[in-house]
Amino acid sequence: MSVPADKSMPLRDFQHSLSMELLKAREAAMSRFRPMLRRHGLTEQQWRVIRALAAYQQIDASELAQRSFLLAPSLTRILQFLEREKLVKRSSDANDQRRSVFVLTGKGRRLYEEVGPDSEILYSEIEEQFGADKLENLYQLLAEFYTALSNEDSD
Amino acid sequence: MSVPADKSMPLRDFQHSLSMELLKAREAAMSRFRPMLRRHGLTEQQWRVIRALAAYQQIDASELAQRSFLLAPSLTRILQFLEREKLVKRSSDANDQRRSVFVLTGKGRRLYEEVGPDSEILYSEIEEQFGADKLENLYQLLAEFYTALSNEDSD
DNA sequence: TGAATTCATTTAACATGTTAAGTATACTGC
DNA sequence: GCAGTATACTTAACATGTTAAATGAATTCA
Repeated sequence: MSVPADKSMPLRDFQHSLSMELLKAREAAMSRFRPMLRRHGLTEQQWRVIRALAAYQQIDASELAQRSFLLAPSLTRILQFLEREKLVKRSSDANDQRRSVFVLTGKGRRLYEEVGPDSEILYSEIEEQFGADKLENLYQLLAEFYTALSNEDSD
Repeated sequence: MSVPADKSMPLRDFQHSLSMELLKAREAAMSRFRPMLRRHGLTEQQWRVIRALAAYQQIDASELAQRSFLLAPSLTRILQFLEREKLVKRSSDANDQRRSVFVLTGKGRRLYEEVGPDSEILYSEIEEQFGADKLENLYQLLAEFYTALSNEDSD
């Protein structure tokens, strides 16, 4: 590749840290949500699953994994936990015995309705501190990044 | 197949995904680096530590944790691994017996010099696919986000 | 000085991330 | 039908994330 254009730049630093900058930004946001979720007895990932379940009456594990962006083994464990806590109920798909279908229980839905508003408040604070316009900008850029990199997996 | 729940919009759209969009973007990048690092016998986090060690002659665990953005317990385990593999050598700070100071061994430095170029290649590909200008833009926005949220922890 | 406190690191316990392998069901082509 | 393959999870094994507590060494200050 080409020689770095500007030697005064601190060691081609962005090369070394794109992944870390994404991590840090995420952590900046999540460090606000985690304590709130913890007070409700949930982890970030469990909450992602509950949100996905709240948005769909019936949803199988594969689609749940996609929507909550979890790998199958993690999702298996999380669903086992949520079942133990009686937040989620499992049944099997009559048309395909390989599939499990999940729904929120009454308890699960009540929890969802409890956590939602708390989450809203924190989101509003972030939006206020960073700026709604910039947040939208970031959101757009992230989506483009994801798309650009996902579409060219082959070479 | 999933059945959407009721049409009422309980939570705002971006609320559903800021944290997940950051995660997805990060995953889009890391899914390229992980196989390469794995071929060298390293995880992403171990590589972060090695990079930080390569940049500083002497560095204690606290600063290493900051620079590699790892929590202390994770760093402890990673350093134990790197010591077992003889990639890193530990000594204790003469002025403060609480602190451990770390350096790359010859083996560690050779590994760093092996992995570095492979990492470069993947970064260049990402830069090419997404666009250097946009990447810079994203990088800047992430830094601002992190700063905006970190500076107002109290109110 | 010495008790109390802070600091650096480690350990513990449990949840999740990651890859590989296993299990059971569905599908496909012959 | 049935062998071969693909699909939908699940389990296993190990690494890391997260919080709390423990350990041992510095620091503070009455």
